[in-house]
Amino acid sequence: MNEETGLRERKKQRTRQTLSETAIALFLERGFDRVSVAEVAAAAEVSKPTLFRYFPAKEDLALHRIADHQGEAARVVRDREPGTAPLAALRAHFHARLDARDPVTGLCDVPAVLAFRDMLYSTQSLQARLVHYVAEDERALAGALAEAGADEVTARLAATQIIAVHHVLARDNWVRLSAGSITGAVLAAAHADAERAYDLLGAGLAPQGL
Amino acid sequence: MNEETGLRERKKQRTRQTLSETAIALFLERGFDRVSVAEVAAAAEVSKPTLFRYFPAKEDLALHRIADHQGEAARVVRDREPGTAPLAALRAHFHARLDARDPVTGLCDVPAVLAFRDMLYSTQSLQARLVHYVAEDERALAGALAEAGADEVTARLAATQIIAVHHVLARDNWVRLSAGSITGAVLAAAHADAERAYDLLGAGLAPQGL
DNA sequence: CAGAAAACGCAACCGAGTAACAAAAGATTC
DNA sequence: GAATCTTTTGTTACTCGGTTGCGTTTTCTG
Repeated sequence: MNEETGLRERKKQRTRQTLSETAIALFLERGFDRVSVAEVAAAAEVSKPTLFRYFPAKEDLALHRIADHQGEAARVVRDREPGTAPLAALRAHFHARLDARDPVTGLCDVPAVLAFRDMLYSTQSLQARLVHYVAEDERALAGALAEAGADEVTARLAATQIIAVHHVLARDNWVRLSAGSITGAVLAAAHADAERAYDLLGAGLAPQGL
Repeated sequence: MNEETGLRERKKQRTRQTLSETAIALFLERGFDRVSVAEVAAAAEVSKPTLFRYFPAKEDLALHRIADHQGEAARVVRDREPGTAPLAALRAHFHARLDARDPVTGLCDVPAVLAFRDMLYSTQSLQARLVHYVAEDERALAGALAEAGADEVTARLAATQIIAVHHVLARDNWVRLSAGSITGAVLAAAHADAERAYDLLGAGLAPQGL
């Protein structure tokens, strides 16, 4: 049960990191589909089977970063101040991440992050693989909402809606940034959309005439 | 602009159908991953390149049926009775499809349909490919909602929520059927969940204490 | 230091998907 | 109805993602 194991574990961590970093560098440089795993393996100085011992699929070389943020929504709900509604906590958190230009909100104009986003949205196989990560996120959030008192069906429905909405917001923000850097207007629009989205989630579609 | 073209077109239709049918039969019999496209091509008596001229990917051999239902939600919204809210039309339509045991609702215990559903949910690559079809569905619905008077952002957010909810409902119904055939209780539960889901969509998460 | 266990490289392999080119079959024109 | 043009097809061969088997190296354990 020791966390700090020896040399072997450190080497594995390093190999993993090297692999992912060189892969992403190559992907951003030439495009995901125009880089073969053999090239990545060669550039990272490991064999092809070894690469696949670290990452189950080519897509995971690029996506495993996303996994770091997995379960974030669930965590926000679980760690909210007592007396706060889950949705209120999520709303506040999203606005805060927006102000922090967190990449998960799509509102981050650091060139490398932006390029990564471009790749993500323009590569079919990455989109496809992303589904797996999203599903995990939904399940975690549904669990947290159930703990918060919602019955099971409601929790699953709500979790799905919330996660889906987050992705729409992130994508819209990315579209905004594709046309230029972050300005006051962009930031304001992002916040406004988030407000609208959370109003929709909280009060439903009916008040909108839908 | 003539719809009824000659022999060539008919042959193409037939080849396409044969291909898809023999493929699905093999998939249901032995599992999607344990059938190679070469086998499908051989069974349908065409060459492998020809197979791929008809279906861009192996997954589409199984999924192109789903494509027939594509844009259904958008259609329901567009064809609704004047004076009806989009959400009300969708709710009524979903209940109707439930009563009709439409496969899209997940509530269909015809063995072949059930087996197809099993395959769909247990095969990663099919799930991944499905994303593409779902995205198209969302865009279509968003368009219809925008026509119905919603502003663009709201339309996209609402469309995403609605489509996502449909999938949760369908999956839950499939889970119910995996444990047995359709009974009165199952049907009632399916309707109840649909009610709950549309209440959530219409009135939001706040009234649920979320 | 010896031996177990883990990680690695190599080579060969499978299956999905594509390219090139030639052969066949349907459509078209006279 | 033959000649021709166009579309579709089969064959072969290839690329690339991913896996397997096996022998070798490296690290951990005592």
